[in-house]
Formats: sequence, C-alpha cells, structure tokens
Amino acid sequence: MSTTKPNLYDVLAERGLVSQVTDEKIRERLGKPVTLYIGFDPTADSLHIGSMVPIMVLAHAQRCGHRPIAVMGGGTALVGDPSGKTESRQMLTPEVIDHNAHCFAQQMSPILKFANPKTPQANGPTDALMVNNAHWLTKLGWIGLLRDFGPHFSVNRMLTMDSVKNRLDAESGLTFLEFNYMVMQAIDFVHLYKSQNCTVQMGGQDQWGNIVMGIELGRRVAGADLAGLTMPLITKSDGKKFGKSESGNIWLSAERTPVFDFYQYWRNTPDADVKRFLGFFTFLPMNEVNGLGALEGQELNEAKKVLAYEVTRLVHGHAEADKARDSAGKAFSGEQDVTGEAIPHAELPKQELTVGVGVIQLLVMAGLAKSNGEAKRLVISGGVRLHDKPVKDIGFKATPESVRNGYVLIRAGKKRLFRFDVK
RNA sequence: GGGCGGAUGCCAGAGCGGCCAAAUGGGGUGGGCUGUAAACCCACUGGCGAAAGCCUACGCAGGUUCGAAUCCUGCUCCGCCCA
Repeated sequence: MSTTKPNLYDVLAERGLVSQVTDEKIRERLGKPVTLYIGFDPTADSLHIGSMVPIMVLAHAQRCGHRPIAVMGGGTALVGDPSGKTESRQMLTPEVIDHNAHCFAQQMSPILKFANPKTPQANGPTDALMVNNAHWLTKLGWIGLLRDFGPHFSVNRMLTMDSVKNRLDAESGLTFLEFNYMVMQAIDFVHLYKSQNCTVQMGGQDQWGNIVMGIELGRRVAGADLAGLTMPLITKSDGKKFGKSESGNIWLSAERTPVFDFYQYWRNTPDADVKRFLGFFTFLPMNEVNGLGALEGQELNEAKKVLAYEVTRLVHGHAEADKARDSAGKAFSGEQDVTGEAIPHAELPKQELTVGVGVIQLLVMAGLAKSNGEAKRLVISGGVRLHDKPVKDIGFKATPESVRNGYVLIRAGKKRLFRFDVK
C-alpha cells in the first residue's frame, strides 16, 4: 500500500480513540494493510450515536488502507440479550435480525464504503464487509463445540475477567448463557481469521475481555497471531449518559430522531466535551480540531456549530445537515425565524382553530408533552409560549387569531418548539 | 433437594396494616443565572379530569381485614448458605 497513508494507530491515538492495545507492536502491524473487525448488536432497527465511535474507527481504518468488517451479532441476538434483569429477554427471530442488519448497513454506508456483493470483481481491497455471526454460530453443534473449542477455554481464566467478576458479585448473577457470550465472541474472531484473514479486533472498552479470549483461542486452535484494540467509553463531562436526551436515545435513523433534534443534540454539547467530540465524531484534521477546541467562552459556540454540522452531515448528508443548521440557526438567533424546513412541524386544519384548540392538546399533538398532565405542568411552570407570548392558563385555546404568517408556533422551554402550519 | 433472605415508580432505594401515588437520592422537565455551555439556586416529575374526584400501580394469583405495598397461602424469578 502506498506509504502516504497515515498509520491507523497514529490516527486513532491522536484522536483519543485508543484505550488499550493487546500488543505493544500494534502500530507496526497496522503499517501494512490488514483486515479488522468490530461487532455490533442488531437488537434494534437503528443504530444510535453510541455506535458512532466504532463506525468512525472502521472508517478511519478504511481510510488508512485496511479492510474493515462489521460483524452483526445475529447469533447472540438469537439467544437474547440477558444483560439487565428488567430487560425483556426477547429472542429475536432471524428475519428481524436480518432486517436490523440491513438497516445498520444503510446507516453506516454514508460513512463506510461497503463492498457490493453483486459485483465482487469491482470491489476494492478496502471495501468493507458486513457479516452475520449467526451464519457460523448456528452451525456449531454442542459436542463439536466442546471438542473443538472446549479444551482451549480455561474456566479459571474466564472467572478472572472483569465482566465475569462483576457479575458474580452482583445481585443479578451470571447465567450460563451470558458466560458463553465470550465464548461465542472468541469463536467469531477465530472464524473471521480463518475465513477472511482478519487479524485485528477492535471494540469498546467493555469488550476487552472478549477480545483477549478471541486472541488466545486463535493462538491455541490455529496458531494465529491476533491482536486487539479498544476504544474508550464515551463519557460526558457533566456525568450524563452520552447519547441520551430528554426524549431518550439519539438514533441515527431520522425516523426515530428527527434530523433537527439530532443536530441540536450536538449543538448543545457541553463546553468541556467539544474538542474531544470533534476528534471522535468528525473527520476534521486534528489541527482544525485543536484550533476549534481552543476557542474560549462564547466563541466555543462556533466549534459546537461545526461539530453539529459535521456529524449531521456524516449521518444524514449535506442537504439535511444544511437544513437543520439553517433552521436551527434562524430559530435560535435574534431573527427568531422558525419557518425553516427542518423545524419539527405538522399541518393543522383551519377549521379546528375556528373551534379553538387547547394549549394542552397542542402540546401533546406536537409531542412536546407525553400526556395532558405533563402538558399542564409545563404550562403551569411557565415553560410554554405561543409564538413569543407566554401561556400561563391551561385553559387557553388557540384560535384563528393565533395564526401568524400561516402558522402557529408553540414552544416548550427554550429549546423545544413545534410549528403548526395552518391549512 | 433443603434452609434463609429478597422482588417497590425511569434507575437506585426507604416504607412493613389506615396519615401511601408511596420518603430520599439520581435522572428527566420547567424556571432563574448564562453563551442554545457547565456549575449553582427554585419548582415539578403515574393516567383521566377545569375541579371535586375517579382509575391504575409496590413480582403473579388468591385470601384475611371496615381498610393491604405492608399480614396469610400458592406460584414465578433472583441472591446467599447447606447437601
């Protein structure tokens, strides 16, 4: 490969994306093209921004001349994810998993270039692969599994894994099924080594144990020289969970998280996280990242705009990102222009207004409140405005007089708003 | 298989016959201060209802009681200990 391409390790390291490595010489390994993988759990039909880091890492790998594989944990999803005792242990069907994997591929494809299975001859050496571990895991028989892999797993060793130790101490305990997750993941690595010559596995910090198991298994059963690298857990300086907001997870799917909300999530990044996030979630060169991150005080808002725009562009494309940026910019700047396309909106028939529509109802219709009660509390606490006029009375009704420029704007708090276009 | 302990709201965790829609903390939302930031301060935080009130909720199913998250019985699940 061309020597002009940067070393993946350097790229990840300077962006703060390296937590641990299994091999001191990982940098040398990555000096020439390798095949590497990261696992994803296809338990929902959309990825959320927690998965952005792994996707970015795969994309960096691709840019550095390596071949990335995204492994769908279809096999593990088939037996259900037993972590979290209150979670319903839904066992996903193969059809659902396939559907989810398909959705993931679509969401990843703007960031990661995938090989086209239909035109193998046209695919490049760094085109990404997506595979489903159900394809090989479901073929394993119990006896065969024990015979081929059983002797190579030391339970003593497994018991020393943090993930296991924590669960043994925890009230929830650890089931045999969960105990076997790491076995499955180890087998994945070996399978990918044998079938794709994949020699490096990456993953979140929490995957460390699983990665190490895979490396050891590879050495024992195939004499393979495998390596792993983990990425740090993404935290927010304010201690809040990354990727969560008032309305739950921030998803990559525009259906689950409107582009406007997506943009706003990043736009509202705490100061202390802006620089790190620019490194994690954008491809901006580090000198630019450092420059933006060095801004202080109010100036840092410019960096947040760049962050929000860049991430939105990566995930949703130029056109949508432009709309979100322009709409948000106008709505929250002095202009207070809320006519932007990306502003959440819906149509409201004129005749409903002639009868009068209560604020409570409007808030619920707009999705700004989940129930009438919540809407009422919102009004009572002084958080609701119709256009720019505070609404203090829960009995207030919007009428044709409430329409301005063809719409009725309702705001909940400073940042949430919804526009009813009156038809 | 046996013994003991446990299961409470988004999460953690009090309550152990009426004062319980259930303490407290976290989270979330709204307000204040700001820069669409953080920190900090205040308020709110099951549903329906204008309200009075009604309904649903303390693992599940029954029972005792005027009255049960609280007592009894059975079941399910979890933890600890013993074999």
